[in-house]
Amino acid sequence: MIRLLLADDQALVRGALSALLGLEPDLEVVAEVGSGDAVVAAALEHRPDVALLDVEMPGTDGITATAELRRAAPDVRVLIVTTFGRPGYLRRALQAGASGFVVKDTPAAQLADAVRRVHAGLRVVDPALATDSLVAGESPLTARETDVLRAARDGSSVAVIATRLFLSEGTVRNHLSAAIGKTGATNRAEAVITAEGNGWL
Amino acid sequence: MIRLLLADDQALVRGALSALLGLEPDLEVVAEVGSGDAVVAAALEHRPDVALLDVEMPGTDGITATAELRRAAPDVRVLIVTTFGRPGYLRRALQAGASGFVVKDTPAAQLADAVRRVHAGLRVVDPALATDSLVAGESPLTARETDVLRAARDGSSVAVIATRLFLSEGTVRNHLSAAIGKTGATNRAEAVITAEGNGWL
DNA sequence: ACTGCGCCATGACATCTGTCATGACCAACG
DNA sequence: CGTTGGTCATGACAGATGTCATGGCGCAGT
Repeated sequence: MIRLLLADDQALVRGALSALLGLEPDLEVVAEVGSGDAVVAAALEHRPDVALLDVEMPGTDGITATAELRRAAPDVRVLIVTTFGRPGYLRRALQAGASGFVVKDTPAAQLADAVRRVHAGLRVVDPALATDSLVAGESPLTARETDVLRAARDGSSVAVIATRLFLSEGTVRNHLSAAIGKTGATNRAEAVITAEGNGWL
Repeated sequence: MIRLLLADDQALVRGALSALLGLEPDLEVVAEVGSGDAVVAAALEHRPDVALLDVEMPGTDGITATAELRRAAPDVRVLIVTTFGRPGYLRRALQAGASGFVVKDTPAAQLADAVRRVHAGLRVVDPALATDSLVAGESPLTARETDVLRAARDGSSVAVIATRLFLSEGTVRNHLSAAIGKTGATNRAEAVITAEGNGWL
């Protein structure tokens, strides 16, 4: 019996995945949580063999939850199950210690297999996504550029970003300009979009 | 036996929902499709009693699929199952003829009940979302303002939007200015965000 | 010790944006 | 028929944005 932990913020999806995996004779869902913060505690309590984590979650996201879980319970293997196949997500997930990475539009029949492979100690990665990740490479943005671009996501003006990050307006404009250049954008909004698409934010 | 049709672009979610609903003795999934375009054809072929449609789908979205389905097969009731509880989505879905509207973070146990209620001819609507919809009201944007704002979503400059919509730059700026005013934003990016959040785009 | 690089800042410049006034055309409505 | 409102356009203006040159500071690596 492979014991599973499910983490997804959407209760309906969580329950549905539970039903899907529960149909397999050798799989057993022993815990379900709705946020990344609850992952470690639930894992310590229910001792799953494999944890299926979503990336987009309120509070702690799936990737940092992966890192925390690896530290707190190294014997639990992590399979990331996410909506967005962003190159940066894959890279960061593997660096955080995930054993597998599955996108939510893979056929349902393959999920159980992915779980079994991960449990057996293998790596499971969508090959198309893996090449994307190689092409896109690591984030070219420096820490500060990332901060500033992240602060610009909600459409804030330079002045607002500056006060929020305790910077001068000129500095914010410089960082933004650098980010725009590095992302190949012509524009703050474009830069945000491509950086998000690559999982750099 | 209530016959069901599932439409969701994410295969994993689709399969998982199928597994979840298949556990109920009185429910039976007779068709699954991955895009809005395929909904009507599948409905005509498999004659479901209730169709569960996602809103965000490639090609035809769930709301227009609802309208098409109501016309092609009026006896099929529609239950919208979506990630985003945007007020405008609810309003437009009901106007298109949907019988129910469920957000994906409702508990999994309630989905089967929602299906049964819809099948019985009742309306199913998240009460919190319903009040939100009343508060937010209908979109204040005119058709053209919506077009321009939609074209601005990807961070395009005024010049690009103008050529794409065959307008002069001044006109684009006027429409954008009007949209910014109506959305209470100070900014093009902010206007896009609030309009999207309300389901106006 | 020197160099490179990230970070912060300033100032200047060209361009882009958002706003406003104004006017024309057309459709809908009373 | 006059009014209202949406659409398109122009021109002008202030303010925001993006770029660039320049300089100081601190922290690596050679």
